[in-house]
Amino acid sequence: MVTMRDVAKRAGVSIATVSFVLNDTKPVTPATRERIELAMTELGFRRNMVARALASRRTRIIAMAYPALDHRFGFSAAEFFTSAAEAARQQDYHLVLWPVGNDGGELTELVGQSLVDGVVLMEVQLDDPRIAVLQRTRTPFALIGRTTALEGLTHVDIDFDTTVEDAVGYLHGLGHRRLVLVSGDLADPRFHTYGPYVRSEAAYRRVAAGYGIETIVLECSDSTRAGREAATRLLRDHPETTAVLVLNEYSALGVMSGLNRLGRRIPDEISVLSLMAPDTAALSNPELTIMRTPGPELGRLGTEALIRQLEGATPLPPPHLIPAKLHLGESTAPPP
Amino acid sequence: MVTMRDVAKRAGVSIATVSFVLNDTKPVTPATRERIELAMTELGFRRNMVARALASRRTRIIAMAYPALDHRFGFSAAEFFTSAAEAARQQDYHLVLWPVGNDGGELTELVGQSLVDGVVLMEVQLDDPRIAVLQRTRTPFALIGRTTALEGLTHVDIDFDTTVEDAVGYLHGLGHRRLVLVSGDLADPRFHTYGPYVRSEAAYRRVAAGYGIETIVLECSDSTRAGREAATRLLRDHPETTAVLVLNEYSALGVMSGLNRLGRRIPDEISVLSLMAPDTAALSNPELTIMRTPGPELGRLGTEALIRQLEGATPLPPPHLIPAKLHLGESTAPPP
DNA sequence: GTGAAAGCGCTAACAA
DNA sequence: TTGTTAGCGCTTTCAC
Repeated sequence: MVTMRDVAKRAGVSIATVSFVLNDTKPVTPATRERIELAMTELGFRRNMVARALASRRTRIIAMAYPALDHRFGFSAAEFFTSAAEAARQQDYHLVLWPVGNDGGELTELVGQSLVDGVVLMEVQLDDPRIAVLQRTRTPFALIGRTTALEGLTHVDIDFDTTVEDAVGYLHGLGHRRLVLVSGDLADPRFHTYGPYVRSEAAYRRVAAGYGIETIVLECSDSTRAGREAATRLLRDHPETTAVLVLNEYSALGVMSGLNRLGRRIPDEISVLSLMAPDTAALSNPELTIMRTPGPELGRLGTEALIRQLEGATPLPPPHLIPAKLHLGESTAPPP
Repeated sequence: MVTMRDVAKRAGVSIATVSFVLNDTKPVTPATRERIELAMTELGFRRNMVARALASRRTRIIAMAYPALDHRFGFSAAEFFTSAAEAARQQDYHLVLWPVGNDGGELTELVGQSLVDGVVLMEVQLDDPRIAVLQRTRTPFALIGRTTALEGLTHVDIDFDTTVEDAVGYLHGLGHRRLVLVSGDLADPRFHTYGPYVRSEAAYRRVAAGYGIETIVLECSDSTRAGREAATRLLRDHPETTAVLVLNEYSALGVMSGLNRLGRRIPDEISVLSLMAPDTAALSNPELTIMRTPGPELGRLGTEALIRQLEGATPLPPPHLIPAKLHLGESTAPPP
């Protein structure tokens, strides 16, 4: 292995000088810098990140902690990850996806080993135990999602209020007055404090009340099967419904599939609108009209916010909340 | 931060002894071991992985290198990752998903930094440039997928021969004689040496010839949209087709959707069979019959093979090739 | 069975 | 502008 010592010897300088050009931490005359750089390429030097990390107490690794066992890794999550990794790379950090449990145990282990400089937390619960872990261990972190108590926490999230307002406004504008919200299954312990469901549902109740339309909410697990089953319940219990708003991407595909099976023509007889990533929307038939989850923006923003924190820079100014925007598909139309 | 030195002082032993109990590298009397363990819990000691890595020249981190920009991260990939991470954890390693480019550049950087002990390579091409990088840098690695030249490379992969035999055999057994294979887009530079397509297609030609049925192959990109478009081509150019075998999960969903749109009843008029993960199969309508990609097994096997290599253990005995097994859905039936 | 001490490759004072 | 040097926290010989 070629070390800085080798480079220094070859360039006829001290190891410290090599460090200075590598990190750009002190001025070095162009001549010596050039000699050092030449030596580095000649020798094929690659700096040892582990040694650097030990000496500087920074690894330049950011972990995106994903609760692999409790949430399936869907398209939206893939968007978060890809964009976050890209943002990190641009700032000379490595961002890796680190599967951890939802209870905080594995996260404790991870951050206790001082292997990562910071953590981007995905799928945050309203009272997430992992946040206590990060605070206790004084690990810098950023949230994609929000807890209930947000004081001082670096976070980015979907603006559910605006999103739901826009979604319902759009359907209302088309003439729909009999809507149903298909939310998550709040009885499921994994989700009963899951922000996206809780906040969207609250926003929906508020917005629906504002329009003076009846508020009907169906609960539904995050699976296609559950979505299909929800479609059955929907037609049985609320046959007069003309439009459905679905929060989960898997549920939405199931609702589409279920309505199709039951012979409802979409969008002629019933409209469906869902919060999801565009890749997913293309999977249904007809193609879904969606409120597009701002995955790329959130992944990038979250990572940038964390890195600013790591480098002691001034916090990123707002916006921290990004609304999902309407993308027209083929699943919405005026009511029959 | 609590260091081994603190623990040693508190337990009244030397730092070396602490290391011995931590790593179980030398015999220690039960009495002192107990004192040390007590001290560790009292102090809340957590070993610093970075220091350990520097001293031992092993990080116990395995990177699963994923060509994030060239391949979308789908359900099958998620299965690989989850099971691989689990297998690593059981052997006290960390496995993280590391997004890298397909050309080997970023991979060079990653392994040059001696941050990871080994690499699990996904989405391997038949002549993958990344493999040269790993060999040149003497990085231990395992492949999920196969190159053309395999001498001495640790790898696991789908047994495409058996898989295609079983798939075609199943359709043939149902009575189908007019089949079409929807393969990848070999004109796309990302895929023209992509093992799964190349091997499956070769196997298909062989098996079809064996049954004496005409060999028709449609090329199709890895997207739902492309799949839909392939369905159109299929019905236009080969209207007599009674069964379709699709290799890519996204394409398959698109083919289903496309056939649905064009008014073909599945499976009454045409059967569809695809190679994919069961989660994905549930997304289509009707639910797809699949050859289930052995993601969990491959992820686990690949990781275990790599770890054995890292620890100098004897290589894992075969099987290295796992066939996908038939999972009945609702998209296949005898021909009309 | 336990301890002393020499690194692992690098960073960052401090000195020159 | 450049060099000297003391760590970073741990592993691992080699003595005892």
